[in-house]
Amino acid sequence: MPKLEADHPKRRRGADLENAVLSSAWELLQEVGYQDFTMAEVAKRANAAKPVLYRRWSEKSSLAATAILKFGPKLDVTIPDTGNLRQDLIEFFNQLIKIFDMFGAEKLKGLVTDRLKSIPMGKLFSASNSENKLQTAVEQILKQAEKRGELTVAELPLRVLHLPSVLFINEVVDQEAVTREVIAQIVDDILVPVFTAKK
Amino acid sequence: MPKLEADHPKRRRGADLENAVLSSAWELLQEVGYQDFTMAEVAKRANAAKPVLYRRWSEKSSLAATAILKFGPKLDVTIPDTGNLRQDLIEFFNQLIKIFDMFGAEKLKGLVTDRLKSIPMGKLFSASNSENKLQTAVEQILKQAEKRGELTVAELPLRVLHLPSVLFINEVVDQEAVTREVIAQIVDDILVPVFTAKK
DNA sequence: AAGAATAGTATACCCTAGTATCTTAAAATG
DNA sequence: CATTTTAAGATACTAGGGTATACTATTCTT
Repeated sequence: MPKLEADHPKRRRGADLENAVLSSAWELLQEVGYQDFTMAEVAKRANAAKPVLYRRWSEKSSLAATAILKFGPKLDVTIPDTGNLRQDLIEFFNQLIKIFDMFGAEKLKGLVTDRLKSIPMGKLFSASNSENKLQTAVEQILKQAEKRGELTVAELPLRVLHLPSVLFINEVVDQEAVTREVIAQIVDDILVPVFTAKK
Repeated sequence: MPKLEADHPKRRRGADLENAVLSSAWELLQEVGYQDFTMAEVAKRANAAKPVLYRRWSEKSSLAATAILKFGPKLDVTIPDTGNLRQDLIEFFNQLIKIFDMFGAEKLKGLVTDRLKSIPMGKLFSASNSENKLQTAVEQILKQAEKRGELTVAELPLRVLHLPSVLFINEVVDQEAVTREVIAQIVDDILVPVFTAKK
């Protein structure tokens, strides 16, 4: 189908081709959501062959996640510092809602459950190569609270640091909607008690 | 009423057929695990047609879950009462490990993530018709603690009551193994602080 | 520049979840 | 019984994830 002598006289390779695929993937995701997103259609729109996709992404959910991380709403890396642990956590998690608002969480549910087949919950918000932004942000928020004497970070095990991501993902998978009210409840009923627990 | 209990009924129906299918499913699950468990093979072993399976179970994960709930290790419904919230929780959750030990959690991982596509985490341990044993057990354990004055149950929101299931499932999906040590850490670092938090 | 190595293109293929269809046994109804 | 309704049997089919293969354009190496 791709006429080599037309728009693309040359055969695309490497980053060029990769970007073309990701753009097509992003476009299709927005149009039909994850469930109806097919690898064949992405390939077709990118004028690429299916093996090109699979050479870069091991599976459909991985391609979709990469496209969202590249073109979707950026996670704001600025760490809130309101002088209050509760409020910092709420502000930060409200940023995450943006991604799910954009599509409607039901359009992403399948993506999340597919992703869980290959990666742990705590890494769902990580780009494949980079570090987990969400977790490091939580750590910084906690360090701020520590300076104010609200808790002692050194005492928090890894499992506890992962808790915010786990709870967030759980809401997406369960309720298919994460509102500001839900965030506040999670913070009040679970996160603050756990973070500030005395040993 | 015609009583036609022939020795070799030509065509099985209802419960007979259903049990035959579930037995074949259970057998196959033990042999190959969930990933390589196929509907066609179950049908073949049960001498049944695929539509028979789909008339009863909407999807593969549902059939597998039903077979495990029917033939797998029974969840012990006795509620521990050690006089201590922490210990009650630990004892109870150690019972759950049996199911995953039996197969090796990696053989069940796909099942859990598939199930999450259709039901919330809190219901993963429920039989399709019955109530959620796990959650009611947790509630009873908490009521015992309340009698001892360790906490006030009325103040615990639903999300908090679901937390044990959520954390357990998360470990299965993430680490693919839930040991007694992990259970103890979850109880100590998360559950007890949350359950006993003062508002 | 020639040849090797790499990574596209095009296409066919496999596998399995899930569905549709048509025939027919068996049960329910009366 | 005769008739109607239900559900099993057999089988073909669709759709989509993922792989294999044969070939060729581009780039790398010498």
